[in-house]
Amino acid sequence: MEKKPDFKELTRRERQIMEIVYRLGRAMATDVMEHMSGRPANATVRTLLSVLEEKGYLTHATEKGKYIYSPTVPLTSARRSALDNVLETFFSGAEAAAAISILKKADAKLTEAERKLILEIIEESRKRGR
Amino acid sequence: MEKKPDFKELTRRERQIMEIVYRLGRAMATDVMEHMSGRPANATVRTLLSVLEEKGYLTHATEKGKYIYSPTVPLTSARRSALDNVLETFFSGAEAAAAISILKKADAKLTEAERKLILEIIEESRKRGR
DNA sequence: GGCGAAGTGTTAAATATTTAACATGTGCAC
DNA sequence: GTGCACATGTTAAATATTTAACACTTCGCC
Repeated sequence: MEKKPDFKELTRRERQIMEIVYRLGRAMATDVMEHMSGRPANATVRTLLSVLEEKGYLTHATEKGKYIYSPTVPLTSARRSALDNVLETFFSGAEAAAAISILKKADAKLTEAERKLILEIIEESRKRGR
Repeated sequence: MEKKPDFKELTRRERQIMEIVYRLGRAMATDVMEHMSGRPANATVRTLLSVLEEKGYLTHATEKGKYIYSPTVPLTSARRSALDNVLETFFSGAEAAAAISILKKADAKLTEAERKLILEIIEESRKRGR
């Protein structure tokens, strides 16, 4: 596959579908259809899934005659790109605010290992920073 | 203005423009044009800016005969929505990983106040969490 | 004031996207 | 094997988006 998927080039519906598939991890047309605004028909969604596969964003496995689509860009990579884009677009110079905002929501769910890691980063920041 | 701007409903070019305007804070057609992929003509960009204004996403002030566009959704609100969407789409169950990732990149730029705040959140997490 | 660069206003066509009907296929329960 | 629910395959039209040419205006400099 030569295409380098670029989420900025996705059309409205394509982008909506990509987000749904990432959320679900893998999905059939009916799954995607149920999550879409504007209630497009099943055939509509299938056409769009097919286009996305041609463009290299999705791939499908056939299970019992059914098409199960999944993203071609691995989650770790997609996470990186998506997060970078949001930071660059909305949080330029305020990246820490984004992190803090997330931590405030996630604090009850932090593991000990995560807390330890964050403390290490803070310590490192003290050594280097201001 | 009755419309509630919903970024998921933006077309490909509209979304690209919105991100550029948020990055720049405020922008004229030529500014936006310079940042766009595919090198659309000035008249193209102006049409799209005008559409976005009609849809309620942008507003413009006239300065010396020039249209300076800015977003209608305040940055704080846009930040919230964008970040939530990325977390929900790509980081479900792994929100802490997003925060950690950001902190790793931003650690040299953390202020003392930010470090203090993060430490407080970690402490709070210890009390409540696992 | 004149001029030119750079801006807006207007219009509509080219192009892309979205839509979905209908024919056909698959798998499973009976 | 049969029937049915639910899936895919195919085709093309409706709709939306993107594109930009050209006329006109604004502003700053000389």
